[in-house]
Amino acid sequence: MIRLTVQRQAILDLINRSNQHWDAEELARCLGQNGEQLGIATVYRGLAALENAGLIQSIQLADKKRYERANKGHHDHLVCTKCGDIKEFCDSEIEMRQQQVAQDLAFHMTGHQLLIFGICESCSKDSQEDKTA
Amino acid sequence: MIRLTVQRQAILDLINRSNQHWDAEELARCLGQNGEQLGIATVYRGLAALENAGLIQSIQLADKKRYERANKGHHDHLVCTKCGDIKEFCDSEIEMRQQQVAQDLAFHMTGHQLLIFGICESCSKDSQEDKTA
DNA sequence: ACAAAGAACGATAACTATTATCAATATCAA
DNA sequence: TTGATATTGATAATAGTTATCGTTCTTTGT
Repeated sequence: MIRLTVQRQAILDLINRSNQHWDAEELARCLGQNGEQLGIATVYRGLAALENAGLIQSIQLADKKRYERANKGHHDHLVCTKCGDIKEFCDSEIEMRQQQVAQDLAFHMTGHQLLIFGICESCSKDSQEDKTA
Repeated sequence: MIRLTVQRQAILDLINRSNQHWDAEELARCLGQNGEQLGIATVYRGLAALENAGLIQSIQLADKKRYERANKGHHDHLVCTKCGDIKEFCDSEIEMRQQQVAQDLAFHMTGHQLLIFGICESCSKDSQEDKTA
């Protein structure tokens, strides 16, 4: 049985209270600053357990896994390759087409991950300024 | 300037001759068996160089990066979580909606990666057999 | 053809994210 | 309370990948 210990409660609270996409290291650091210092292994295990329980969700980026609140429902992500910022979106058209594609290929779909890479609005502005400066 | 050395030629040939999604380790092993033994660092660098040159392409899975021929054009992937098999598909509807989503969010899209996870046809059959056996 | 400049090679050390180990501790259920 | 079980935290280990560095090609200008 999965236990919701004080350590896991702390992890869950922090994630739920924020809108970020945390990696384990960042999260541990932030908890440490709040006086809730946990071992890094505990953080990794806690994140895995919470995700398993459906209390948080994650996206797997090239380098590391990032966790976020689960109470926002399903969505996909836009990842800015300049500043690392992550935006969210959900498009029902895309969701439906995926189901269709899987069905057409006799594939029993259990999940998906769509990442759109590019430059976010504020980074685009920054680079324009660079040119005019 | 990027050089197409014998080592890189060997990597490129192997990838072009096959339809697989290779990881660096597998590729090095296979080349070794063909009498083309290269240092693992050379393989990694070669793959990166070839991808940079647009001669091969890659997908980033959770654990490792996998490379494939580039002469098939853009497509996305269905990944079987049981046997690891990777199928390909391309859906113009999805491609278009992505552009739209990015535009709506003032995001300058430069690329994307869509992975659909699930159980492939032959693995589904296998597990049915298991039940009836 | 020759020498200097620039790439690439290969062995291996280093790095990063993550998981495994294990003794100590905390929690639950009867 | 007690025993069974889960979790913790320190740390070792693992996996994939990149960095280092001396050596070995290539290329290019003369």
